[in-house]
Amino acid sequence: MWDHEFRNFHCPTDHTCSRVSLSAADPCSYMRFNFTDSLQSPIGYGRSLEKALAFSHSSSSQPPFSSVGTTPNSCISYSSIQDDSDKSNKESQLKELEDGSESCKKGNKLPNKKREKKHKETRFAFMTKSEVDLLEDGYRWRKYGQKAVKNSPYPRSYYRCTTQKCRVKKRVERSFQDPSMVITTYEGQHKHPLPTTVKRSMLFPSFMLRPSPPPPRRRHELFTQMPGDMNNYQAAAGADSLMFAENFSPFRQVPDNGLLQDMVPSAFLKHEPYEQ
DNA sequence: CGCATTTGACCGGCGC
DNA sequence: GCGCCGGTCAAATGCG
Repeated sequence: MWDHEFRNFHCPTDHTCSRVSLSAADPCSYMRFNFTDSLQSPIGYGRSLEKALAFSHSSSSQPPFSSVGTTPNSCISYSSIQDDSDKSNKESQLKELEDGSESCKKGNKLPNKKREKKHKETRFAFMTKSEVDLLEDGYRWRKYGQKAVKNSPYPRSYYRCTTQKCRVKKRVERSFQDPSMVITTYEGQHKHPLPTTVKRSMLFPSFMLRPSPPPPRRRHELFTQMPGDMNNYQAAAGADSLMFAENFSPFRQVPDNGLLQDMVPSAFLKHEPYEQ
């Protein structure tokens, strides 16, 4: 599914990086690389990046992600993790996708044997250039934790969707390499409509859907970037170009949802009837 | 008063 | 086994 979903989508930027594609050779390899985690510290970054690069070097002559016409200004960080692969060597990374809110509750400890892997949440990480940490994505979030990020002066915040029974979470942290960049990781899928009180026009990243002219105010700029381009954050951040989602083939705009949905692959956005 | 945020404690996983 | 670390809980606090 993933290679199908992610291949041949265009970089939303106006830069010369026109296309980013995911190799069909082993789409899961990159998908399981937690890009966000890799940014938390030089050490962590090195490790995770190493893993990611290892994937790209080992599986084929073509990296899991390849960008055509990449420039220093090219693309952004954009990564996702999906669940149902059974590659054993990625087992450890799967663990973190398990729902910790239930299995890890105090007093609700279950033996590993009995702790079945209920579901593994999908993840979607991206970077934005923003002055504010918490991006307006149309949903209401409650902060439930904050942790210092190792080797980074910026803490990581943990948010949970306030909608009842919605288990979507997101993590927000600032890149230590480029403090102007905010790394947001969504985990899970919303299965409920957007809160009606939200003003769409104010929300991120609806501007991306407008090819022209640029919106009067840009609160955030969205970047997606390949792991190999991580050193180019600053170059990308310095680029004052708009990102457009119009060429994002895997992205589709969902009426009345928009925002995050506009940029998140459809796989993350199953609009099933909301279970009450 | 109700809801959101803060923050220290706690827990499990993982590496050594 | 131990320590580190990421993630979560929950009481305290803040705010409208």
